[in-house]
Amino acid sequence: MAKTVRRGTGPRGDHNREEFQALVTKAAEGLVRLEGLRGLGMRRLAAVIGYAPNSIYNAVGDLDTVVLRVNARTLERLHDALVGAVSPDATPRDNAVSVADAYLAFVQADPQVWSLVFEHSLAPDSAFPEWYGEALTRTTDLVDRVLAPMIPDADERRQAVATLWAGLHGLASLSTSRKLAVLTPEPPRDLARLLVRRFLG
Amino acid sequence: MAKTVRRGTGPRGDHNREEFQALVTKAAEGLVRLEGLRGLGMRRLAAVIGYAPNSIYNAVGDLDTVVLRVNARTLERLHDALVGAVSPDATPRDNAVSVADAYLAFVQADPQVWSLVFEHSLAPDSAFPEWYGEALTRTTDLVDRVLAPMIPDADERRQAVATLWAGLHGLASLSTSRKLAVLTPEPPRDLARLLVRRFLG
DNA sequence: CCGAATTTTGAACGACGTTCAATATGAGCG
DNA sequence: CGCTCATATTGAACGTCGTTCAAAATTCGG
Repeated sequence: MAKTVRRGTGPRGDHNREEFQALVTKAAEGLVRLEGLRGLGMRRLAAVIGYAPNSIYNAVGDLDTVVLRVNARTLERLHDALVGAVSPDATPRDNAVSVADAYLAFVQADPQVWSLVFEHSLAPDSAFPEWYGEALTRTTDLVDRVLAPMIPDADERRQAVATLWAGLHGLASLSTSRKLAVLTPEPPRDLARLLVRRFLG
Repeated sequence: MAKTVRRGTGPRGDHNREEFQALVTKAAEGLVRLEGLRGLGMRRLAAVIGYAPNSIYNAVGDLDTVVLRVNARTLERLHDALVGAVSPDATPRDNAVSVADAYLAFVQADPQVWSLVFEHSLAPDSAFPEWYGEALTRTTDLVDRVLAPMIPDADERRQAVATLWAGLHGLASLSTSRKLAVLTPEPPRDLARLLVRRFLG
């Protein structure tokens, strides 16, 4: 007698599509938080949420898509953290220093998840995801508004924002990969303050 | 009758150990240059040099070791490129700008291989490879000497070098991953000049 | 010319991302 | 209620990967 094998249990009704996507994204974020990009795998992710890998393919997509979703969330969280750092009463200079501080504090508090945003290099032919540019400019626009009183010319200001942004990214990037401590014992936040203050004259 | 299978051809004598390691390293570098980190695999690397994967394990080590060797070579090449950019007759400021220019030119000429240095994140428990710190400080010492006339205090100078170094790294990193062009159309070299000039006052 | 050390190899192992076809479930409708 | 259709869910399979193992071929010192 052939034992009939159970296959496919059908919809559980526990989640609608959006809830399931959020579940997947948060579980992936947790895996990355604990073990970095290397700790994020399709089969492991599926096991963590108690589903088969195929359910993730059905509702979200492949592993690259999952990573993109985690990164989108990370940029949101970063934006929220930076918004809280500017105060309308402070001078533009102090606000700029404060934003830089908040940036590096965010990175230090969640280094692996932050790193994922930059470790993930998209295929060289595919175009850039639209939401990424939006999320990024939404955050840099914040810096732009902070510097507006100091640098009235828009072109000049855009260049300054991009340069400062890249500089902070460099400090954070070298810091999380422990390549900055080789050069100097100062905590990266001190260097960030130095960068912003010197750059703004 | 059982067909006797040939297994193990023994040493070829074509290469001694060092030559073979160099062969592996250069082949790996070539693969990364064309297709990035994703294009570098053990089996593929072995196929390119015409050996079995096990020969690489025997003479070099696992894939992480191969990557480390490529990165060591990259830092050497970067150092050489920067040395050529300083002239004893120029002012420290001009030399600093020139070094920044050479850095970004190097990155632009070989973006995938340069990126490998930073894409590779070593296991969080293992200590930092010694040669990396040496190769890195050897390069930043060059910047240190350039700035010596401008910033006599050694502590202050070390911080300035680390900050500028990280800033350049950030510009280069965002540039190669196409995340800088989202913010501004200026080529990264212009922003690097802006960074150095503003930072040095 | 023989034995020891080293190089080289094919095969195997386990894990991975992804795809496929089958199946169970829930919703809409008569 | 019963029927149908869309879809959520699954186990199994495929191909590839990094890595390991033991066997075989080669070189070299004595």
